Amino acid sequence: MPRVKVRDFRRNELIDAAIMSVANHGLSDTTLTTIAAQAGVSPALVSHYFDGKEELLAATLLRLVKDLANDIKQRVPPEPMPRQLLDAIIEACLESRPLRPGAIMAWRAFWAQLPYHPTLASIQKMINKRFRSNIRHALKQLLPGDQVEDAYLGLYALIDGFWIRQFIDPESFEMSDARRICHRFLDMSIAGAAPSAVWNASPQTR
Amino acid sequence: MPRVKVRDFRRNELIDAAIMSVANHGLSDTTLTTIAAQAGVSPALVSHYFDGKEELLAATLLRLVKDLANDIKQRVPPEPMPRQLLDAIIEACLESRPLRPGAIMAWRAFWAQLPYHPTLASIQKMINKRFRSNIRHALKQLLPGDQVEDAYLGLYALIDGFWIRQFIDPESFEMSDARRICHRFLDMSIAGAAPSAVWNASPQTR
Amino acid sequence: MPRVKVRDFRRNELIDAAIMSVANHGLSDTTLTTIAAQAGVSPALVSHYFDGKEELLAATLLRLVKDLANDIKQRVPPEPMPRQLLDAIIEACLESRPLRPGAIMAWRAFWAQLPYHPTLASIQKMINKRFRSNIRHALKQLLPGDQVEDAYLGLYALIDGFWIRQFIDPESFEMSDARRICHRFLDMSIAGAAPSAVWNASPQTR
Amino acid sequence: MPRVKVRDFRRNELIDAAIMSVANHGLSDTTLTTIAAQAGVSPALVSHYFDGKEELLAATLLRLVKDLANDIKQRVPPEPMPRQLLDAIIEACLESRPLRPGAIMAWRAFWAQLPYHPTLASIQKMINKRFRSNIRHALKQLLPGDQVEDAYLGLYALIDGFWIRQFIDPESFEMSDARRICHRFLDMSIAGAAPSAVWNASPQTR
DNA sequence: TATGAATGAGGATTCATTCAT
DNA sequence: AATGAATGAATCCTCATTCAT
Repeated sequence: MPRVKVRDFRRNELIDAAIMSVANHGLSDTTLTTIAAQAGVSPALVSHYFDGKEELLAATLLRLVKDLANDIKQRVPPEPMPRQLLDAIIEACLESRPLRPGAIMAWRAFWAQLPYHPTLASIQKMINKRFRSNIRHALKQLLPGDQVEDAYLGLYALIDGFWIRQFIDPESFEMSDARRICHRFLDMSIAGAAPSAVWNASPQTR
Repeated sequence: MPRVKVRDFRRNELIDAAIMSVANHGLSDTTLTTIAAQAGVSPALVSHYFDGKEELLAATLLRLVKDLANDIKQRVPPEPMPRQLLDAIIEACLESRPLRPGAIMAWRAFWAQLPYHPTLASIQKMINKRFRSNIRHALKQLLPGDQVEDAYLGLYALIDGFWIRQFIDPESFEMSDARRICHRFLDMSIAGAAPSAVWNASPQTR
Repeated sequence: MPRVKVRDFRRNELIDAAIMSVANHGLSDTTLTTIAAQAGVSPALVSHYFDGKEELLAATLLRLVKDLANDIKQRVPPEPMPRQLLDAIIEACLESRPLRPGAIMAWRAFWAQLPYHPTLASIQKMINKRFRSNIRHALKQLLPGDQVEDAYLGLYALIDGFWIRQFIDPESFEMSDARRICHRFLDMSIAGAAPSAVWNASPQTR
Repeated sequence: MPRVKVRDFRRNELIDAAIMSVANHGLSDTTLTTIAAQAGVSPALVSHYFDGKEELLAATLLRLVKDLANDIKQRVPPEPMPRQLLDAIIEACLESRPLRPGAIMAWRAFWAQLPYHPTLASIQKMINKRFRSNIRHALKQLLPGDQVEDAYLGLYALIDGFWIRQFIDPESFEMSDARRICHRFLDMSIAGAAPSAVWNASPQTR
């Protein structure tokens, strides 16, 4: 039993080190050596605990994904109202401080590599699908069916856009602004769904 | 004169090849060999026309940046109304088919590498700044001062979010949807600026 | 402890291999591959033990320099008479068989590269200076002050000249001849210092 | 006829450039590019006038050799006395300023490469042999037969030694000192040939 | 004649990985 | 369990050389 514990402990250590290394040096400049150095062990040890670099990186991305999923889960009450669920997602995705140092930069680096990496890509696809269905499901309870899709796409894009922006241009805004704008977008979409809304027809007139 | 032409022609060819290679294999797996193969020349030729891989990649990103800038410029009439300018930016950034094949994927790959690459980062910063100021300037003429910032941040995030999504999940939406949602976001923001708007105060009550 | 030993041992092995490679192929045709082949290891190992070719070559020249210094030191008695010191230097520099195979040819090759190589040059300068001061010091005790410089320059040139000649034209003389001529040059210089020497004034009459 | 002239002119230009390049960058760092740059032409031209780098370098060394031979020839009177010949050789080999800028450094660089280069080596052997025979011949007329060899070897070594020293340590002596010491060595050797010389027996007693 | 275009061979170096300890 | 030793593959790059103009 302790054997397993030691093994898991080491693997976790190495995953943490991988996140930091990817965050600090980028994915292309992350080598077993940089990861091992970050963890304070020898490079050979990495190959000992993971079946190669590939597996370690896959485990690392998986950790990032699960962290986010956990964060959202913790923010949602047991039986959430639709709007509560959406708000929790917004708050989790755009929280001011990431749970794990380096997580955001690491996310960024991985994300660019996904299309060339079936294993990593499928991990990402998985979570994506769940997000999508959660958001859509909640919106369906708040909006007429023909407006769900636009609201869903818009909200998702806003979250992604702010999420990206925080490392392109972190000083250009506050995450609290981002969250407020997302919440308001929901407000507007829902309010706009009211039949009397003046602006509802305007886009076409542009 | 033809000498210069040949040189420029080859350099352009190699930049095109670099875009395709980065798009197809990702940035970490783009080597002088993959670029040369894409261009149908020998790897040594790349070093002959560019002062190393660095310079080629910098030139490649610069090309991507300039292409976008040109695309926007062409869509904007000589003396645009504020709203025309914003619409042109939306259309250019979220057009259905990119001007250059591979451009978007290449951009994605570069973007992840920017934080570790001062040269590339500064290229990106440059265009970013111009975008920002153009969008803000137009919004100032359409909205009360205290609402400009949120509209700007929201629009920018939406564009980025859709832009990213097109390669995460291209089959999940149409770019025409994306453009429509962005335009409508502008509509909503402008309409919301009208004093009578019902939903204007709601976010704070959340 | 054994760890350090292995490392030092390998480094020494590689330095030996470098000497042989430089001796056999010349400095320009000595590559990591030739050195590794000489040592019977893979080229990558060289980069593993030395921080690049530069460092290995510097270490190699340093070894050559130290070997010579040690050789001289061993030939000099604890408290040498001036003449004993000079004789020991002559014997060490012009001994019939070099301590280390290839040392002489390697030295030759390095020497031509020195002017373009500040690091190597400084190593060589170091030993040069010590030689000079040792020889001069001994001569001062054997000769009137105004004759020290010529004797020093002449002896030094003779040693260098024979040293070089042994690889330009090794079959044209015996090292024992070289040593004898050097010793005799000293004899002549000292004897010439005696006031009664007949030939002492002759140079000017030439 | 002018064709030939142009060809020879270009070849000479390139040889001069090669000497300068070798002198400035060393032999290992002399490439067709550095030579061409020195001559102000394109690298391809070098291959046009010489059958490859090899031939150019051989021609370059040959030029150096011939220059020295010419210099000596010019210093020797039509029907020289033995001592005149020896003095002319000393003066030519150890003149204060080389005829051609860069010649000495180029010599030095080539010389280290000779053992690995049959073509160059044979050029050098040729001149060496002539030197040897000239010096020996002259000494035979000045010394008893059993002393010729030592005087020859000593003189030759002195010249070589000073010649080398001028680029190891040029500031440590004047070439005029070198010449004086060589001349005096001849004086001493000749004077020492007198039967009564005191120091004649001393070397053996050492 | 002279040049830029183009390439193949080879060099130093880095890296993931395996092995023996 | 953990590490240094060792290597083969691959990368960027340089260079001599050939070719077409």
